[in-house]
Amino acid sequence: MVVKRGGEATKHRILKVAEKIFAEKGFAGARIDEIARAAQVNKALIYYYFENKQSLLDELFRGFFKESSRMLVNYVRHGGLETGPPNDADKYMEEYFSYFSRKRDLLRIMLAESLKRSDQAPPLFKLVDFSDLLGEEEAEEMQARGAFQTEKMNQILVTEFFTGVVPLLMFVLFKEQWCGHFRLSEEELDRYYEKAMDMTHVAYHRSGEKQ
Amino acid sequence: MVVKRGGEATKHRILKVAEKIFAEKGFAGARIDEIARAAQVNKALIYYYFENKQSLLDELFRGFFKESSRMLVNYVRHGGLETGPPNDADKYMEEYFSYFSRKRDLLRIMLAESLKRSDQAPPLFKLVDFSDLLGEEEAEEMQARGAFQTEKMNQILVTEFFTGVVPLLMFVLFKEQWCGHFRLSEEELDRYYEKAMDMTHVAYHRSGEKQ
Amino acid sequence: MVVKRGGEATKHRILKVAEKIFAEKGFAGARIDEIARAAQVNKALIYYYFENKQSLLDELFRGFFKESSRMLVNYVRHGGLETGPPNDADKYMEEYFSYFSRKRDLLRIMLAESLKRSDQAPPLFKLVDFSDLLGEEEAEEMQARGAFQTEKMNQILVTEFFTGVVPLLMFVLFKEQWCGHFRLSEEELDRYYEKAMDMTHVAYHRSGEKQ
Amino acid sequence: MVVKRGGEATKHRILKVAEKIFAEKGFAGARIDEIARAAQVNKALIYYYFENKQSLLDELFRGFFKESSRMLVNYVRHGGLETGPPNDADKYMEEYFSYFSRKRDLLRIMLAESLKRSDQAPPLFKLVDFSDLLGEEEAEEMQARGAFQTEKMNQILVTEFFTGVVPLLMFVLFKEQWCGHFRLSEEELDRYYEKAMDMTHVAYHRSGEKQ
DNA sequence: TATGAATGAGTGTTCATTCAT
DNA sequence: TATGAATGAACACTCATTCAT
Repeated sequence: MVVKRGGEATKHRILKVAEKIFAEKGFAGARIDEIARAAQVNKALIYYYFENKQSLLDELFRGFFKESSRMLVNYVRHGGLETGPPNDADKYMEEYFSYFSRKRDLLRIMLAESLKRSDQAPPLFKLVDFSDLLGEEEAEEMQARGAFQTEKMNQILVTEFFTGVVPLLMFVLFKEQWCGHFRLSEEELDRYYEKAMDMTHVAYHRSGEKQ
Repeated sequence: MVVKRGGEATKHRILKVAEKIFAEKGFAGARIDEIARAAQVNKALIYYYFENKQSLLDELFRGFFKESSRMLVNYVRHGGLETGPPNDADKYMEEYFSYFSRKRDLLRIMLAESLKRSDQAPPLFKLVDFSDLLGEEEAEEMQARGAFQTEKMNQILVTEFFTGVVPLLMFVLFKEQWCGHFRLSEEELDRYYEKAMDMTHVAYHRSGEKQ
Repeated sequence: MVVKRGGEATKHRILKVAEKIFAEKGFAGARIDEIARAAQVNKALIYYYFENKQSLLDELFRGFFKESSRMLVNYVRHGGLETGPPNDADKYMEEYFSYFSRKRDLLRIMLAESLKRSDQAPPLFKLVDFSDLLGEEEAEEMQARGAFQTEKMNQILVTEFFTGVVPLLMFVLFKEQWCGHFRLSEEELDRYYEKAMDMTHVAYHRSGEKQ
Repeated sequence: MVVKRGGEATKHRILKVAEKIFAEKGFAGARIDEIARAAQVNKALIYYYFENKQSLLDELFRGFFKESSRMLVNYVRHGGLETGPPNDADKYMEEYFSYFSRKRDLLRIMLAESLKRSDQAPPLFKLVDFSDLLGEEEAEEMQARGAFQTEKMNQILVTEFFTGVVPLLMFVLFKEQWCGHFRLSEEELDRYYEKAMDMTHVAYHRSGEKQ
């Protein structure tokens, strides 16, 4: 990795630190002062690079969604949401899952922000909402393949989100504390979680393949 | 129901309002001023009844856990966590689930608070952790029955929490916004969610029963 | 004068101090901190009584215009803007003028604020604009008397404002500094100013009476 | 007119822009950032040409007073402040007045700055104070002519300033807003103002000539 | 000459909490 | 029990000014 210098590096450092502190304290609880101190920059410099506290968070989200959307699209393109014979969507799903683990901090903020009631859709929904991600042609083509029958698609989205994404999300977020509280090693917990998913969500996928 | 008068009623009103506002804005985002205004009491009066902002939240949690623990214990006592032949745990689970729906606001706060990293266990874990709820004798007796083999119990806890409780929790919290974003009626979404759970978590319970 | 106690007295003290400091430093140059210190109150208390810095100024203006409007209406009611035979408008004008001298600080702010370009009418214009001050009936009655022929009235307003009010305003505001700079006593300057007005604006009024 | 290039042109552009923005927002309200943006130069470059914010204003004033003093001296030299038989001071006065109209922005700042209490004489006074403008010889010669009898001169200065300069100044500054507020065209207002001055200040000059 | 980056000292405003009655 | 008034400690954000290149 090339060490960035000058302005870009500084901006990047601020973003990194903000990600961590937002995750620790929540958005409202995080202090610009603390972010500045931790990033070893003058407080005012944060306002040189970002319009305000909120836009710091926005830029973090923007970066995350750019990546995650790319992965989601790949997954969907390769039949990830379609039942039927096995396909190579799995490796894209794995990529997606591994990204989750690395972006734990951001996910923590995202869930916290999603919990705040607002008129907008919770950022979290973007994790499964690919409707505005596909190009028009492609969407039409998939539609033609019958991949998008609304009824079916809605069922799939709900199932994927609440029994697939959500458990993973929460597992990633609370893994460490669960280990501490219930006196388990990470490996043990991983094993339990994998088995739990295998007996529920994955089993459902398996049964779908056979149909 | 006895109509509370004077002090008790006021205190109760404050708690009710606080529950709603904490849920809407999060703990850090909620303002004592706003709670006072909404509860139509003087701001200082809140400090007459509660030591400080935090203890307001604590008291809300205390009340919630008193109820939820009672339900959880009933559920466990009637074999809710044990695989094997069907038992009457189901009706206790239903009670538990219905309680979730009614206490949506509090659950929202609890999840939000659980997301904050701290040395203590996330309040959320109490939803499945009954270890300090059963009396000694009872625990021993269940242990004798083999209900508590650590290995098995850990697997059960993980499975119940991440594939049963967590999806329900998130469904309750995001139901409304999901309907709005994906243009579904509540009834439709309920149906999708029930089917999703039936195909995953409930299917797993069914298969367990047969063993 | 009764010494006010408790809240009202404090609010009044803040207003008094703000009037002085705004006059000295201008609105943008005045510091809430300084106002708080000078009024011997906690800075936050200012925000208990006033929504923000601007509304502090607004309330000062509101009080001034309430008084000055009353005087202006009296003046107009007694024929102050109408040429013709002498009337008893003079004593109302004097009251108005004396009020100016006492409210020097506020006028200073008002002129300063009027200089800032904005889409609204400069506050200063309210010193002569009585259009929204008279009741409907009264306005009609004066109209009937021919006091409000637009052409004539516009000429009168312009003359009164630019050759009557404006010189007085500026005299009040710069009196002290003129004395210092040109080495005059206040009495001397008063005499020069009175003579200047007598030879110009007052002479015009006199000539009008004779017509 | 020689087209300025490079540095000089840039400096000039900064001054032009600063004049406008100071006039709009006042000195304290004006932002260096905004001036830089409007002048399309880097903020730091302003500090290359000017020591600080204040000196930007000072340089603007310096330029203005250089011009206005020249005109004032011409006016005085040709008998502008002396009563008696008509002289050719009028055309110098007209030049002076026309300069006012063109320099409206600067006058706005100057009045605003004059309103701030300070130990120095308000910049505004320089508009009539020619005491340090005339050479020693010349002053003596005029003194000999009796043009400078203190008593008389003071009366003249006060009269000229408060009933001549001040109305003009305020007319220039508030013309536009008066038109907007009282629904007049500029031509109409010009006519009213001219008549107002004719009936007051100019009438006084006329009467003086006859003496 | 010119600029992007950086900074110290504010500046208005907020908020949990307390006090006097 | 209840309240209006008061406060200290932040807090997000700003701004004139400087630095390195």
